Amino acid sequence: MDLTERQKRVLRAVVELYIDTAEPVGSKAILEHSDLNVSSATVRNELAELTALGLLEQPHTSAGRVPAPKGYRFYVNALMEEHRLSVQETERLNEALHLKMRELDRVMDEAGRVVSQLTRYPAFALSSGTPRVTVKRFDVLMVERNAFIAVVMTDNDHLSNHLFRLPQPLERSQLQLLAALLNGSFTGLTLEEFTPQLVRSAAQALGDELGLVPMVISFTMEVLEEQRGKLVRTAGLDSLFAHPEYQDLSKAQPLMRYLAQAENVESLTVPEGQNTSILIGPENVHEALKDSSVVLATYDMGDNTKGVIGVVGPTRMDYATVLARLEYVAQGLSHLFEQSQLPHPAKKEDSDQ
Amino acid sequence: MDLTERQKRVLRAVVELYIDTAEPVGSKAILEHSDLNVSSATVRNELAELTALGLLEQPHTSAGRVPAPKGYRFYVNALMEEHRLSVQETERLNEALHLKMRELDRVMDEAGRVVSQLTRYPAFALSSGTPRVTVKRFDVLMVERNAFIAVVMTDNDHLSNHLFRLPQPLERSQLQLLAALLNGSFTGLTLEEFTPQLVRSAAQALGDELGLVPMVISFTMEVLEEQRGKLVRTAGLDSLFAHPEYQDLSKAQPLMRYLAQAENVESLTVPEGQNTSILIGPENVHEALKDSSVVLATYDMGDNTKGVIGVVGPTRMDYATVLARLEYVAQGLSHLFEQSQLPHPAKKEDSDQ
DNA sequence: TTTAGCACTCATTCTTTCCGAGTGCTAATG
DNA sequence: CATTAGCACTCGGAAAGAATGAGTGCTAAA
Repeated sequence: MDLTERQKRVLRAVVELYIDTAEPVGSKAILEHSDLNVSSATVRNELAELTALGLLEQPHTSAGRVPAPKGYRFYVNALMEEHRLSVQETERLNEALHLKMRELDRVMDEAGRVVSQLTRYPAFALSSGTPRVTVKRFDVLMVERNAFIAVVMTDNDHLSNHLFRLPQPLERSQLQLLAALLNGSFTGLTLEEFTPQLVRSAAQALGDELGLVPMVISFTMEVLEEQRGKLVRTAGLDSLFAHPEYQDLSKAQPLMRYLAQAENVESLTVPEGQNTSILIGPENVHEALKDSSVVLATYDMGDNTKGVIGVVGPTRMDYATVLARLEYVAQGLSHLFEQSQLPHPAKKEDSDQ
Repeated sequence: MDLTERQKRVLRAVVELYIDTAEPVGSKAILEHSDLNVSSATVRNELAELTALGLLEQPHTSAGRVPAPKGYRFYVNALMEEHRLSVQETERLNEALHLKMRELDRVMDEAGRVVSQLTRYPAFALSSGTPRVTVKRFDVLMVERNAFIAVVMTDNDHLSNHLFRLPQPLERSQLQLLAALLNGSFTGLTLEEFTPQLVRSAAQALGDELGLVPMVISFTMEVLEEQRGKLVRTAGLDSLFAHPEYQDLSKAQPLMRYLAQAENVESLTVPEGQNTSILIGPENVHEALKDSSVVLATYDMGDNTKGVIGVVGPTRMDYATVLARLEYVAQGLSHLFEQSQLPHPAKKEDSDQ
């Protein structure tokens, strides 16, 4: 699509004014905003042209113009200037991004909250699941005579543990055996490979009259189950109402419903090879998003898996600013995960097991 | 407040009809619903009486009656029959209450979701924080030459762990020393008692040139920080819109905003010595809840701390049903936590450390 | 190619009118 | 004295109508 320079300026003015005011933009307003030295009639002619091209639309015959999805797309691709974060902005971001939490769950919660607060749009954060997780290593710690902790380390370096209390005291040696057995028989297996037979024969090998093996294995299976699922957090649903396009309940409700369903949000992904993605109105697959836009950015979770954070808002969204802030937060998250992988990003050598 | 039998029946009819239809209730409708053998005029007289007592109110002169908060309160205290869960209901509840998650976070997520789905109102779940947590025990596990896991067990029996990677290999004996030192110097301390001096002198005692002590301690402090905070999860915010009283955005928005703030939800507690609590309209402290009602139920988290689950909805809420379902889910949660404390509910003997 | 001028369109807002459910009151009844 | 039939009255809400004005599209002139 090639436009004349003047047409581009008009289009840009329409988009920016509309983003700002949420009201249809008339020829006169354009003249004030852009510094075109032409009359309003000329602008009207251009507007007619742009409308014919499908870049703008008219709510009704005698109203100003509103950007059509195609118009936003053109704007985003070709006209939009990258938003440079101001010093105050980065400061505010840094302050808000006080991520000292450790648990993934809470980190994501916090990230979502920050993004939403910063953009004034509902936000979400999702971690990528690890579909084929296996256990890398088991550890067993004795706590008291009749209680022990099992620590399960999965191959995505996640640690889970559980305290088991027993009806009768236990020998330290028994636990050592248990650990050895678990490490011998159950590491490297995906959830599906945990068969009852396997558990039974392992229990037999241990002479396991207390049922330790099934206990720990059932716990382990829960861990694997949890690890392979994605984690979804949404925040700031209420900020939807700050925007006039969602004043009408019939507009807001489907979107809310959509966002409340984790499965829906899970399906929002950034195309392979990109770090950010903007989906405008009908470019979205899901019906509930057809009148809204989604801006996404990926962050690095270590172990070369990627998580996604994003916001949802009206198509009349301040794409430039949102994108910049989102990227900043994503970067922050990546750093966080990088740090927790501490100094040596060296790959596992498995010297010990 | 003493009412005649007939007044009670009228009041009850008004409340129940209004709960059902969300429309002001007229004298005629009452006659159909309750089996009073009187004329509509008589009912109108009673209505006038009940209105004078402040139990009912009139939206405007020529409309039917609507329960006033006092009316709901009377209904809940004296008139409401306990809702008996039907077989199908319990089945549905059981099915939905598939709580095989382990992490507190997810359990609460799930619980909130279930409650909301079951009641068709927004729901929330909160865990009680442990304000004065201390570490009960440290463990250190060697993973590879240059990586180890620290396991921190707090006195509320929560386990956290973290994988540390190091720039250089480590002796097993060093780690054993580290563990002994940590257990010696840092158990039984609240977060405030972790002073820099303490850390420094401990590091010195270990001859800690790698900075192991500060590393683990900083992690530990995060754990303590996390443990003492409450955890709040909300679910089903969108179900607010299913109810006519929130069709008006100006009604829904403040409530949404309220629920989106974890601090607000945290402050909802059940009075000492009760297991459930119903707060009707203006009985609520917070402004945003003045036109809504809150139903709460506690559940047992083990370690004699209590968590709370609850729902928020219009004052015109089906209190009986909601309460019954909430209690059922709360019970389910209590069981879950009980089980995870496994067979012996025996108290800690700390034979080992 | 641009622009001034002007008739025309159509959402929005404000009034006005109409409707009817439901009341409160009065007077009659057992 | 409690109850009831009857009826005038109230008042919110829906529907219809009128006024407003921003912004357009088109035509004819520069």
